[in-house]
Amino acid sequence: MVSAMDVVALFGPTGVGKTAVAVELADVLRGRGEHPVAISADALQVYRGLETLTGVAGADERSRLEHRLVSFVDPADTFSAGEYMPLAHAEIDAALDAGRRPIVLGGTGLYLRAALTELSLAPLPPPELRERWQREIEARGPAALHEELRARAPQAAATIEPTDRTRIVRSLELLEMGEEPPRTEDSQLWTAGTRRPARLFGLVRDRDELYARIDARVDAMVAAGAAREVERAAAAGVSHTARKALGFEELLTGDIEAMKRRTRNYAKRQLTWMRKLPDVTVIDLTGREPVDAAGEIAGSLA
RNA sequence: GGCGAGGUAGCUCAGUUGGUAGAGCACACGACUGAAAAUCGUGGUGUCGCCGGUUCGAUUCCGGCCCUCGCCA
Repeated sequence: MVSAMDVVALFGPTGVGKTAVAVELADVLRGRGEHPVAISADALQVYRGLETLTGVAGADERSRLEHRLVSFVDPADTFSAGEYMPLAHAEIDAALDAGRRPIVLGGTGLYLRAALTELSLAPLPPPELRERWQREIEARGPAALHEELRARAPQAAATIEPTDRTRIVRSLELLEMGEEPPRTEDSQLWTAGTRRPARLFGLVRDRDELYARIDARVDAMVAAGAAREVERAAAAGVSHTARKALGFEELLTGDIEAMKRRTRNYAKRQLTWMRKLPDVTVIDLTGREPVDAAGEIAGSLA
């Protein structure tokens, strides 16, 4: 009984209403005598000072459900899945040890898997090494470096497109560090098994409704001063990983339409990721109140 | 009203010396192992403004008409 508590994971595209459902779910669970805690699986909500831009839960939402792994990294610093994974594991374990229900909550597919499983992530390169390969690919083009990769590690090159600069650079720097390029065979990225017993829920909505919500959400972010956040962060210095936040560049140039478009594009990729997740229970929020969905989730937890 | 430019994919445009057409973006689907809100792959878009003429064949040439933009009146 004490050891039988499952981790709950809530995944879904931006704007679908994850936070609202999680907060309602927390109320339901508390009514049963549980003590839920949200553990964010979001690559950009980790940054401090970009809360409006990245859509971190507001103060009243956080008073109803504590959120961990949110707003704790200086935007001038880089952050990545490798740093996230042990933190997420520690948060989940600590919650379970304290008899609390962990709700892994977020839309970053890779981070969700990192939280739930044990990914064998290769080490990070020294910054100079990556910079060197980046200059190299800039100068010689991705096709040439893909050729070089093929010569050194044919099986790795075979799984990487000759146009995929990010993965080409990553593989070459790993080779140079004496590491194997990422393998996919024994991958835990898509395994059904998780590190701790978990129940995974995927939140969806009709596409038109989702896109309309995203547009409205971006407008609300702008109205709430997201541009000021971005300008302040830009002035103070932003790492290349923090700079990737949707709308960061767009708000610096005032291109709201581009920010909406890029956010919609991202939501679609999240949906692709969700479809591939094993053992996901899909909850359709179209035209529904968050409370109903929360009730459905809580009901299925037993 | 006159002159000029233009009407081709949802948008911005390219093109066809006459054999019914193509890029980017959007959109849909997919991949994804320390950048993942990143990076990348695949795909269909279509009365080529309308009517007529020439032609075996017209989106392409010719005529007329309609519409848009600019300049002039």
